[in-house]
Amino acid sequence: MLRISKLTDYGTMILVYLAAQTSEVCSANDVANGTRIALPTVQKLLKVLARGDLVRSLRGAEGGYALSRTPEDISAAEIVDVLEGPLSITECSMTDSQCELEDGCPVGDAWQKINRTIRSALDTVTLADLAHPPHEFPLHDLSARRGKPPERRSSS
Amino acid sequence: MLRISKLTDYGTMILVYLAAQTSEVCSANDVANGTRIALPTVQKLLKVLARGDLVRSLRGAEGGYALSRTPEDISAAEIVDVLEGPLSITECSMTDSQCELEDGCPVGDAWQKINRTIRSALDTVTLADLAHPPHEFPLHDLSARRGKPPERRSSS
DNA sequence: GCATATGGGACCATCTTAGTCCAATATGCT
DNA sequence: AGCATATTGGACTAAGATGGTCCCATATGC
Repeated sequence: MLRISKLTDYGTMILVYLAAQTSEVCSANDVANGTRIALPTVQKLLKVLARGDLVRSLRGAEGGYALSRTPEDISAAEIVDVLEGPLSITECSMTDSQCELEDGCPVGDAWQKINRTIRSALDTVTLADLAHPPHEFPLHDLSARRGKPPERRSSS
Repeated sequence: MLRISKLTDYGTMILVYLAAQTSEVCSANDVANGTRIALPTVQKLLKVLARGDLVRSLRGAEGGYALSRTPEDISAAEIVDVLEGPLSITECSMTDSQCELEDGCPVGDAWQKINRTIRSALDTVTLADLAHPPHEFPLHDLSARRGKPPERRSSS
């Protein structure tokens, strides 16, 4: 149904990774190794995350990235915002011009409401929640999944 | 942030339109005129909606479409499902195969949870809610919006 | 049988996405 | 100072999804 781009997914993984490495700063390389995401992609994502104030960056030798806040202080909503851009759930609702479909669009507000609902849902989830093991969530079972053959992307 | 395709938006408009024309069946042409959406697009959407059991169709002359149920019995979640496909919020969470990133992806479950949260939010909204004016919603406050002039949104 | 409608595609232009790479800048270390 | 290491910002491209149109077969009413 609703879609989140793969980049957002990766970005989240990166944040989760950083959340685990608390104190130290990690270079993009470290992160790439740790997450098994292609380095260039990691670099790109890290930049985005830095601009979005989710991670701090230290330039130069011995530089790297670290979370700008504690995992508890980073919400899923922020993550999505930063990685996905401040896109709204519908398009016409972004511009203040009417939907180009005259005024026969009573839907906008509805999706708007839905949007807000979703947003508040995302607000309740923090990076800390995303980071730590599943045995916290009262969700499904997700039983069958464990180590699998390394199969990563990198289309070169 | 989260995105719903324009088609889904249009599809919703169509449903809202049909919800207003209760008893009668409307031809795709009627709908196109009523909603000001291009006819071919309306036809396409109507087909999708028919396959998704959200509307009933009557073939032949004098044929057309009508809601298959009352607006109260159609949830936003269904609408999104039908129009957007049963896509999940993340990609890897759909297949039970591991994320191709070995087992270092504790994130999937988290997004999964988020997905469920969003879904249940969408379940609470019916087409009837979407159809009629805003002054009905028992959700948040969304107070500051009433008969609104050309001001569709103020991003969040 | 003819006009009107839907059913189920195929089809294409275009926008977005995912991913890579490069030149510039900043910092630590010798 | 000078070199190696890292981030910064951007350009760039290939692939895929999206939005939108059109065509032909089928079904129904008059």
